[in-house]
Amino acid sequence: MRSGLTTNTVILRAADLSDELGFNSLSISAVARRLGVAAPSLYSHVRDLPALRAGVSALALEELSDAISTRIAGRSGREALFGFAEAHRVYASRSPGRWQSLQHLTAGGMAGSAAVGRLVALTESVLHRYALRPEWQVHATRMLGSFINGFIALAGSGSFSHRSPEPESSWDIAIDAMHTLFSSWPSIDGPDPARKLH
Amino acid sequence: MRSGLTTNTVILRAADLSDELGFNSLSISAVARRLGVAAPSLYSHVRDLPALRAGVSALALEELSDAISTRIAGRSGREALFGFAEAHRVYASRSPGRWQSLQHLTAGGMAGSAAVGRLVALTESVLHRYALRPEWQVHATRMLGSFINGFIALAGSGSFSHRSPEPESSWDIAIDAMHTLFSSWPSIDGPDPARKLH
DNA sequence: AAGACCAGCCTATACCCTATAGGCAGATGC
DNA sequence: GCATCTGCCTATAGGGTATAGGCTGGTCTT
Repeated sequence: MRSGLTTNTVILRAADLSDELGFNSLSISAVARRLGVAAPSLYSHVRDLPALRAGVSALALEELSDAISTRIAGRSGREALFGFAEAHRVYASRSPGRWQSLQHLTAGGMAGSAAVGRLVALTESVLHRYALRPEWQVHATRMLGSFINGFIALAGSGSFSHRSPEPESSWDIAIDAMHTLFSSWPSIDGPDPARKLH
Repeated sequence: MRSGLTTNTVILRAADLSDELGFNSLSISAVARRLGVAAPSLYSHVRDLPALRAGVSALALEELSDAISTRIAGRSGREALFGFAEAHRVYASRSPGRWQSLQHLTAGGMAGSAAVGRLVALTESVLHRYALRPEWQVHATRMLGSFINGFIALAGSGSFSHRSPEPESSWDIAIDAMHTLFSSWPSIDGPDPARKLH
């Protein structure tokens, strides 16, 4: 037992490195250099590069869910919606490599995992106040998730740069618009306007 | 002059290969094998791997714009909006590698290019009928673009799989919702409800 | 205490990819 | 015919991935 590496340590350092270099530049050899060991030494802790990357994705998913959980605690309706969205954006901004790793999540990889289930549950809690019918809750989930992911990707690639107004306001307006939409979508109890005030 | 390779041929074949293997697996050596030449031979036609990839992105952008142009021809308002969005989705489905290459476009890379300008113009023509104030047109552009890109990415990664209702209906509902939104957003002539009927 | 075993590190290495250097051969221009 | 150019080639350096086998320190058993 020399430097005391563990699988978790390797993955955590890999995640940190991906934030610095970009997820696509993450490599076994770069992590090994960072840890001051020879590259083959890492195979005692991770099976191969894809497994290392999957480890970073799993870590990112957990961290994101924690961030969301914190941001939406004690909130509902519009406030929860904004908190939910903002948690993504802040996470992507602070941990770009980790965020990128989430784009590589596939249904086959982690579909049945507790971590994905947790994120789904958080999304449902955010939409809970809208009391949408099940199929409409799915539509809302997909629309919200698509917007968030797409906005962050496009903003990150500079597509919104150098153009007025600031992307921040577009973000707010879009989320507010979705809040309005979800508030008016078919709810569990039917079209009760009074109930739909949030 | 032997096999008659040209830069365009190399890029086109690279694009085809990226659709088969995924954009991230595109390599100089894979393209060389496909073309039946030695890898170093390709450097007569492209400067390096990043340049090859940029070539694929430029081609994809052109093809997508063509597809959009075709899909929205003779349409306006709601029809144009659906056609615009559908063109993206069909393109991403038929040419997954090419579509992925577009995720690597950055402002620094092609911001000033005619091709990006063309896509911006197409987006504007789609939104033209809504007669939005300039800053609101930007918000609409960003919301629409974010949703489209995000939806395609999430659907592609399997996030919407194995869950009712079909993603197709979520797509339709979201675009229809945005149509409704844009129809009610501040327009150039102010809040004229009669004008806002599409 | 000594020996066996194990885990985690190491070096060596095969294979693959990227990109550069220099050579060769065919086509073109004078 | 000769010189030049272009587009291909081989050779190769350097970097990354992953496997094989060796070494060493720590732990367990006798």
